[in-house]
Amino acid sequence: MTGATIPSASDNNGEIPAYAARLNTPQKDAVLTTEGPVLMLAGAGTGKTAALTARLAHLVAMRKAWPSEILCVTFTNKAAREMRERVGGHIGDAVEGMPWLGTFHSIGAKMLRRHAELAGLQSNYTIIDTDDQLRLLKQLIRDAELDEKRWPPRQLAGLIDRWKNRGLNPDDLDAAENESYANGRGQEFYRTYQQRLKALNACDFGDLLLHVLNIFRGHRDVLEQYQKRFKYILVDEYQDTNQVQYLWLRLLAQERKNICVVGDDDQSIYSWRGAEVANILKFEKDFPGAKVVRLEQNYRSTPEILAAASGLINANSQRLGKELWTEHPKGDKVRVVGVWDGPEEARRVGEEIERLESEGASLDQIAILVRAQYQTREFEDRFIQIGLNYRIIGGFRFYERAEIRDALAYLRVIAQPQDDLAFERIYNQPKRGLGAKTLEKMHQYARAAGMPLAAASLQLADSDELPKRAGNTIAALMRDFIRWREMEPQVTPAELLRTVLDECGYSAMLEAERSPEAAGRIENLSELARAMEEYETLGDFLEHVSLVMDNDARDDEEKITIMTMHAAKGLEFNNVFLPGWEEGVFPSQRSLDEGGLASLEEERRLAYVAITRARKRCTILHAANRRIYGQWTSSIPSRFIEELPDEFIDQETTMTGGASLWRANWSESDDPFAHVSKARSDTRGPGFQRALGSTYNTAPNRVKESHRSAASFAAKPRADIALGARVFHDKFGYGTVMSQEGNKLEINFEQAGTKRVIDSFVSVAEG
DNA sequence: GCAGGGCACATTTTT
DNA sequence: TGTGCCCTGC
Repeated sequence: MTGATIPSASDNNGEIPAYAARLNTPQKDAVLTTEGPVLMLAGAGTGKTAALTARLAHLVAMRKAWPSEILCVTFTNKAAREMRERVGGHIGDAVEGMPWLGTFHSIGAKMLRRHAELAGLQSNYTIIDTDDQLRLLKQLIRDAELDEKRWPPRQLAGLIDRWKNRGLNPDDLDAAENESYANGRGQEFYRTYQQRLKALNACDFGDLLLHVLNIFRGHRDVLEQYQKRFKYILVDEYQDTNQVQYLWLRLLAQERKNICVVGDDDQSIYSWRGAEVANILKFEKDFPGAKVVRLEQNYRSTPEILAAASGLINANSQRLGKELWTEHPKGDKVRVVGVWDGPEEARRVGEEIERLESEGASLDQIAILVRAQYQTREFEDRFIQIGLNYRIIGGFRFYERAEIRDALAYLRVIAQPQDDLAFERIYNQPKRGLGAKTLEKMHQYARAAGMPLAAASLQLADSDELPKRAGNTIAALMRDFIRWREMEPQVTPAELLRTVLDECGYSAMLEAERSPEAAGRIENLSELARAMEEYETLGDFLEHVSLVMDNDARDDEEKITIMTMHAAKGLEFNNVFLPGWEEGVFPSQRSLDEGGLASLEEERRLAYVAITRARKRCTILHAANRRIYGQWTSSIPSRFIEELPDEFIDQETTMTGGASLWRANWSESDDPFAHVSKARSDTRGPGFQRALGSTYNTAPNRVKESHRSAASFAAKPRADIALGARVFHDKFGYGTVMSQEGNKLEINFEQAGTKRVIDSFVSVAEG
């Protein structure tokens, strides 16, 4: 029925169809090679989305497949939305007939709804989020009378997540995996958790993919049905796929092998959450005869920015290899600015931004990209002070707010009375005078009778098990729920929500509070109701809320964007500021301590992603001193700064007066020529020289071993600590100093093993 | 049931 | 240094 609106390539007499008109040669190649496996290696800013959407349009225009026969997966809702919009631009309303364009999770959820019974669920199953997941795990751990401190629920959640990401069911765990939690009880907890979820008719995010994979593996007929349906498969950001996603795709693509994956191994920055670069590296092996297309012409950045980024990423091993180039005219070099400390860094960036603004730059085109969220603080403080508009991306999402979650919990209980987690959340919210003892009773009874909490409490209320008052309260609440449930099919979801909030006393509770926060909450709840207007059924809405609803609060005011480098992937700005390029901050201490070379390389890819966000200007900053966890720490420039090719960067330091102070931090004497002998003994590298400015320009050539030396031209070592000294560290306990490089110590801790720490964090142990 | 003090802790984040 | 969580005391 949508067929009539699909444009056909043959309609315009062999002319190049509009969707392909502006593509370059490799892009065209990727678009026109419809049959067989295709690997599109698309560097940053090389127009990969353009190619991907054109390919989709082409498949439809050439009548290779109906829109409903194409599977197109992305990672984020944002990417899916953008794809849908752009494909819509090519093929018009036919895009409405693309039910299989979406995120891995939303497509998984859709498949699981169709075959829920094969996973032991009902099709109206609830999707629980991390918060619910933690609460559930906490219960299990308490039930097992395990020490929550020693075996934190978070850790278990992380493990289960990782197992699911790898496609492992409880039965698939080997002994080592099982050992990784509570002395060999990992498997037991995982299994119990899955059973509890089933009883709740719920699943977590990981299950959306794992259940479907299990169904594909166990039911050939179902798998074949999808293999037959999907004539073409397109996958965005393939370097971010994890094991389950990989297995899932491989099963689906096995029959026709018309799979086109797009990605950039250099932009793989999510291995810590299960992504496996290996997937993209081995694509050609998985699909022999795959056509490999490289998109290397960059349409975003200046040659200098590209050269700096390429030079940096060249330090990584294990690359598929791409060389970005551009036709853009020369621009400014990448600037590297050394400052005295964190506050100065923020001041400096503020000044630069004011200057850009006075030159007519839009604040929307300015971004500050940081390694970790805590770094945003310094900028926030500064910008408030000088009155610069900014927005911080990340942090709380709309639907993570307590009032939204409460409201959703009411709706969840109405939609799916087995949802104990939701029931527990609101049985005493707003306060009804029901406490822990009542809950305990309900749990006891529910468990004994093998029924959900809501049903159990209904029966309990009818008995004398509870104090009269509590019994009456519960009975009243349950009568409300029964009424709302009967009402549900007859009213819109939004109306239902408004009724529930009024009748349960939630609105009244907020109104009584009369605080600005409460007013905000009321506003949020009416926004929630407004957002619900477009959904026809409660079930639809609940699925969207857990999978799709994100809040990119778009506002009209021009603002500087402050966010993490991770969050910036896929975005671009004319002016990019990259503060905090210091050892320990970026690359982060954690990645240096654990994870070895692989995680250092991931940090380097992150640096690459960060630099390539810039269209016109990129400014990297590093401070000599920074307060970390309240402690002033002297820091050395990031090794990534040294790895930038000299020709494309401009060095600058603001420490004309401060340099001597700074030097005092690391130099053993105030002798201005001390550096000569030091440099010879390789205790300082060129990056450090550069950071100081040209005064100490003794060795501008790059040192090959910079990786190693970067850590060693550190601050002055502490005089009171010697090799073999017994020291105490707040976090790691007692240990013996094994080696000392500047202010960095390698310590063999009695409990924690060998760690590298900064000497200001340890004290000399007595005796 | 709530307020307040003590205490451990401290990347990146999507779905 | 700051926060979020747990426990305790009213």
